[in-house]
Amino acid sequence: MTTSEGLDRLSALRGTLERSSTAERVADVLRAQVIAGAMAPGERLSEEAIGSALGVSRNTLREAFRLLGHERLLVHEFNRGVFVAKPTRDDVTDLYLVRRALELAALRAAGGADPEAVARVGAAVQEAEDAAARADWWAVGTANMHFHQAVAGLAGSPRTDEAVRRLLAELRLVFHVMAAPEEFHVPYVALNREIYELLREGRTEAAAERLAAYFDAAERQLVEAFDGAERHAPA
Amino acid sequence: MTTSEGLDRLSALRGTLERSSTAERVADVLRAQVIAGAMAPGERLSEEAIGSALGVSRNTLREAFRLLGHERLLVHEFNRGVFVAKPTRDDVTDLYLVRRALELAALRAAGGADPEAVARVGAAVQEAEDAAARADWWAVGTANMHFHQAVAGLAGSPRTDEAVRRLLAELRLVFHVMAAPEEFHVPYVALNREIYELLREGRTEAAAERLAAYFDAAERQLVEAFDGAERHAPA
DNA sequence: ATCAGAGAATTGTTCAACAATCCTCATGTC
DNA sequence: GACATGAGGATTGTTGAACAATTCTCTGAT
Repeated sequence: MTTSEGLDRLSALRGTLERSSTAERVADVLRAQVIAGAMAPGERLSEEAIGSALGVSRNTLREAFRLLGHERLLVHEFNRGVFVAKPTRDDVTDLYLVRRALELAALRAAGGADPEAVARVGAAVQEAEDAAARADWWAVGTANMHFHQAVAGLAGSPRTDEAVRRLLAELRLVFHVMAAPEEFHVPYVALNREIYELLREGRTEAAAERLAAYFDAAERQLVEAFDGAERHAPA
Repeated sequence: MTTSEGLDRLSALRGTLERSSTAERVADVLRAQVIAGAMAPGERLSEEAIGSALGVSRNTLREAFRLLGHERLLVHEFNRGVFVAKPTRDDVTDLYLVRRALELAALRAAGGADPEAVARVGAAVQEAEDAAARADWWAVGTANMHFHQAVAGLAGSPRTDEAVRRLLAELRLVFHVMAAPEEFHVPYVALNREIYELLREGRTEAAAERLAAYFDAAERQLVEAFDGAERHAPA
């Protein structure tokens, strides 16, 4: 059966070389910019300015805007243009409400999870610890995102994966309201390690409790940051 | 405070008159066609044919295709065109996995839910019972969708609402693999009534158990229908 | 200071064109 | 007869320009 095995190995690589449209590549660039905080929340994105800067036509750029609009990173106002999303306090509580539902369900279903999926959780924990050792706070944040993406992956559910990916991207926008967003994730690295070890021991319910505690703490911290920011600059 | 109250009332109506783009209206038309089964799963949608039929340009039509692609009703293959999504058996289990996570979480959070949200659940139950009395099976299916949308609404979460709306639209596609999709929902009308009454009595945990039982039964029924269909027409 | 309105700037949509890619089918080979 | 190989046609991907519709800005009048 060497032929079949070889084909399987090839088809596993298929995603690597999947051609993407210009609009998708433009969306990738803009997404990275928005997530990195290079564009301020609420800022308007001019079609002509960005189109000429990136060397794509308005039509193509508008397709990219639509893509990011569906990820809630940009908001499209009819006849007014597209703006970088400006998350509110309510968005934070909503994001955490959905994260709780999806990630906890994924973690609780981890009993019959693929060992590779569990390994990815461990890899993300290690990645965060390494980044913390280098004092690379941005990388710690990225690793923390990978951790939660890996937790969601325990469900083995494509739709859960995609939904959580979108939620986490949106969350990175939220972090920019914090005074020191870089350090937000640092205290949670140890907790992630703890969750992973419990998961590996098969104590999924205990792991879920720790994860729920993380959600509560992180949400409260973000909401407080919002209340502080809004007191300084009311709407 | 009459001014403030008046403004509140107006802003509640804002959604009604929100202008929509041509692409969105085109997407509405196509969505209705796909959901109603007017286009077979796997069928290719030609840009020129549909564009000229609807009297819109290719660019606008492509925007509409993108919208429906994000709802997973259409799949876009690069350089090949867009096709009506063709759900598989795995899609069914994945859809129910995510529905379980979101709808059960919403129902369990119904303790502090808005009384209006609870009332909408009751209204959907009534709608289904009325349709069943008329033997209007398609309307029963629609009412069942409204029921689950209303259950999701108990969370008071915009993101949950949107996610469930997408899942349910996708599910309507799945129903078309059944031999008699019209009658699928009928047995569940009574169960929906039971869930609603438990919810109204505040026995949310008992209601959640019934809802979980519904998911199990409906998922199994659909998976079996798939296995039967695939035996007749293997991939 | 507020309001109205003219003009500029921007978005919404269409059209036409061309490049890139895929599909079909006839042809030739084994 | 089964299968590979191209040639040609059809379809999608992307661009640029054009015009309509809407919003924004700034001036001037009250």
